[in-house]
Amino acid sequence: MTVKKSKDFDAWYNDIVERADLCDKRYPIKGMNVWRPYGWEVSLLIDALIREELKKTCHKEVCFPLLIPEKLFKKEADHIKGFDAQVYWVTHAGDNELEERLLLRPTSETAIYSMYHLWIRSHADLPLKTFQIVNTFRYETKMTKAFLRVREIHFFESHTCHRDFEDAERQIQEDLDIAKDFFKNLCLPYLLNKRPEWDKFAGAFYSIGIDVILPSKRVIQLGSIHQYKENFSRPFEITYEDEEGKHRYCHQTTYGMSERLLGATISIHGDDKGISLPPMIAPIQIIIIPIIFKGKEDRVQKKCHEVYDTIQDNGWRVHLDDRDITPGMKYYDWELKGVPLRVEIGPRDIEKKMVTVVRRDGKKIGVQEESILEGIEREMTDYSETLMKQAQSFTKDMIHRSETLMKGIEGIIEVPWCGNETCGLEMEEELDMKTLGTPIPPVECTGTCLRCGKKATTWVRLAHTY
RNA sequence: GGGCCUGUGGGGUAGCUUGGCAUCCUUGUGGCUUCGGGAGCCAUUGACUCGAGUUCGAAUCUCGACAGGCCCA
Repeated sequence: MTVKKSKDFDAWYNDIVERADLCDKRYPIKGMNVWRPYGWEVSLLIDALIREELKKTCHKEVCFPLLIPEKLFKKEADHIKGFDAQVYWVTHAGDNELEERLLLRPTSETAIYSMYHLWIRSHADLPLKTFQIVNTFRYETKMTKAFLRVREIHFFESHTCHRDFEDAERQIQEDLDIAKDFFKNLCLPYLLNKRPEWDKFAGAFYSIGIDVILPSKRVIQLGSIHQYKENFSRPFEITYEDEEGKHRYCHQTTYGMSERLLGATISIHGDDKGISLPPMIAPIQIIIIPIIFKGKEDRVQKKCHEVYDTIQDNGWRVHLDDRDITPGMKYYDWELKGVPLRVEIGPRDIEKKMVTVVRRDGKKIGVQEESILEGIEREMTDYSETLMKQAQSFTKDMIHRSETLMKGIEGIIEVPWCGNETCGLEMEEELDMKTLGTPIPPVECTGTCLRCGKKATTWVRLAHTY
């Protein structure tokens, strides 16, 4: 690497996303990058993991149109206000101006809820839980960054309808359980924050952010969970008939995460050699490198294919690198691309009936050929745990609980807060940070608000954010 | 929202102040040879972001667009 992650994280990130073949930023539209095959494979693996979680919890996958009529979009007042400036409009078909303008979805609430209005009639239709994995469009005015701030967003969004507030709350608990499983696959620790009133999602009753701190010591929101109450069901008339024949409004929730997951994963686990992919999302989990010497080519190649078959038959994503370049070149290349394990096979290994296993984090282990599957299983698990532990240790160091408004803190500061918006906004200004919100689950706080001196009701977290 | 910097083969660059045949490294391609941490030799493809202006002549100067990066609100 020409740029060191520890020296200049932003430059390292901009460089690595292209060098690791994740994306190509040369496409000539700001904030719209090309997914290259390797990056797209990772993205599809992430999608597959979330799809599995959602299907396990009885969500049904759907796919709604990309275009939304202006009329639908304008039904919920706060929602429009939140997105109006970021909307791409379709105004023409050929040379003819359209009678009604259409917009590229910035998110799909208004599209989906127009149909929920038709789909839901009885309490027996509830809960209704659907999700889709699609692209959305937001005209970002701030600086764009590969995966972290883009104008065409690849995300999953789940939309649920419930008979009452309590059932919607149960859904949010389920969402949190899903996050727990899901983030383990990415070896990422995260924080749950209930967003303050002034920063909740456009149209939400309340919002929960799933936040992660990056090596730049700035926090990025990777996921969001929203409780809508009846805020959308009223304008969209999503009602059901209960057991007594009364018509009631549904309570709704949404849940979403985007390719920011990939951006955060490579940011956190990567190093000066390249990215490091957690095994669950690595397109190639094991790379086999033949060490060929003149006169012994056949033996080595034969052994490599044998080992390849053994590993592949056991369900691993494995690749045999038989390119005509030196082994050293291959090592650098696959380290750059973050492959978790490398298996080297040369004449010396074959003589000893062994293979050499090298982990992406540098550990080198000789493994008997007969126990290769056990060795791979063991090292893969241990490697995942190592990634998680490193990330946890970094995150822990970045959270600072304080009873004073300390300026210049790197990472997240937690201070006592009375819950009043004015105090919150003043603290934001004084620290030059953004409010992440209050911890979930709530943490008891006995101090006094650092602005007004009244009894604090909670801790509040602030940080520099993306 | 406001300001600053940048744009030269696929990637990284020199040249720009002072206008005149575009430099080097890397990559790609074909071949020989080599392979336990970026091998070597030979041959070879490939570029001044776009538009307007000034000029005999623009990569170079001016303006604008687009794109990338940084800073402030």
